[in-house]
Amino acid sequence: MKREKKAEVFREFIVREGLKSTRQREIILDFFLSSKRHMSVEELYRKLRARHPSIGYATVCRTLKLFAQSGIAHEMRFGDGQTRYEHIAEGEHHDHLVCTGCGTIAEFENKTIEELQASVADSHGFLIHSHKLELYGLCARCRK
Amino acid sequence: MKREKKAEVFREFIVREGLKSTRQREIILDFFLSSKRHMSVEELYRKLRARHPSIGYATVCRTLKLFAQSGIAHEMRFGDGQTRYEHIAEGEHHDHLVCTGCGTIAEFENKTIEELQASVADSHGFLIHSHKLELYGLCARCRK
DNA sequence: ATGTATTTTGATAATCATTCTCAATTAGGA
DNA sequence: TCCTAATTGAGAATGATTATCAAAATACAT
Ligand SMILES: [Mn+2]
Ligand SMILES: [Mn+2]
Ligand SMILES: [Zn+2]
Ligand SMILES: [Zn+2]
Repeated sequence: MKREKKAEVFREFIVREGLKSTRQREIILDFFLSSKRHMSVEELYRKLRARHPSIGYATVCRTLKLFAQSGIAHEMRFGDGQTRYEHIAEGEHHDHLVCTGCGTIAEFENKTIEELQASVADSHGFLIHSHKLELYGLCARCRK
Repeated sequence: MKREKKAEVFREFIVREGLKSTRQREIILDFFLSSKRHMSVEELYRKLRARHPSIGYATVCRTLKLFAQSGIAHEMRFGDGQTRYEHIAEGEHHDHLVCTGCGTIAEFENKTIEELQASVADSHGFLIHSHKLELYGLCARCRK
């Protein structure tokens, strides 16, 4: 039921912000929530176009940005020039292992690292708003 | 003397790779090694242009990339659309605190975080080649 | 249900940092 | 010095994203 929850959060955001519910936004929301994680804009656009050829690229870009603003998605860049999005629930967080061989992206959580980050920030008088931790290298399959 | 050491490492790289030592490369090297850290290509280009108006932007881009290849520099992107470079000595490493208020970039090292990253990678059978850890937020000055 | 003001859409143009192209220049070994 | 390959600078190209804008759709009041 996580999926319908995210859809609901987005719909509430639309109302709260005085935006409008449109056929395109609902379609993109549906595709996005059922897509694999870390999809690029281009990938999602191609997937959509197969069933909804009339939806424009700009609308996909704009809508994904709205997803991020509403809190149901994270925007990320892994250095390949593509902007990627993943849907995520409130409070969830994880970091990424990015395989430079095959492009596979694995996820991990490490509470201790997060705590150490916080203590580093404290010692600098710095107030953390967000962070990015990415490990680049070869996945188990690619290293052989 | 760290500076002359880096210059020497780059010159050896040039020879080893069969490249040529040029007036432009020496000038850019000199400016780069004496510039503040985390300079964007644009910033370095403007600094250079004041004294050497004939050096082209493309040459600056190409030369900074060579610095990174030779190991005397790191290329980095903090999400503002600019590619930045910092000169760094062999074996050195640090991560960054990026102030979203004033753009200030602070540096830190944390051996424990690095070790935990390695153990995360191990547990995934992943071979780390590089990593990126950036903390975004407000610096001590901007948070007041 | 109908009208109306406002938002949204899709096609296309614009953006913008970076990279590419290529003729002219330069470096450096023979 | 000569020769060849590398380098340079100017401008074009790139490519993902964003802006523009007329047409379409939505939300709400009548
Ligand atoms: Mn993820
Ligand atoms: Mn640094
Ligand atoms: Zn892989
Ligand atoms: Zn600041």
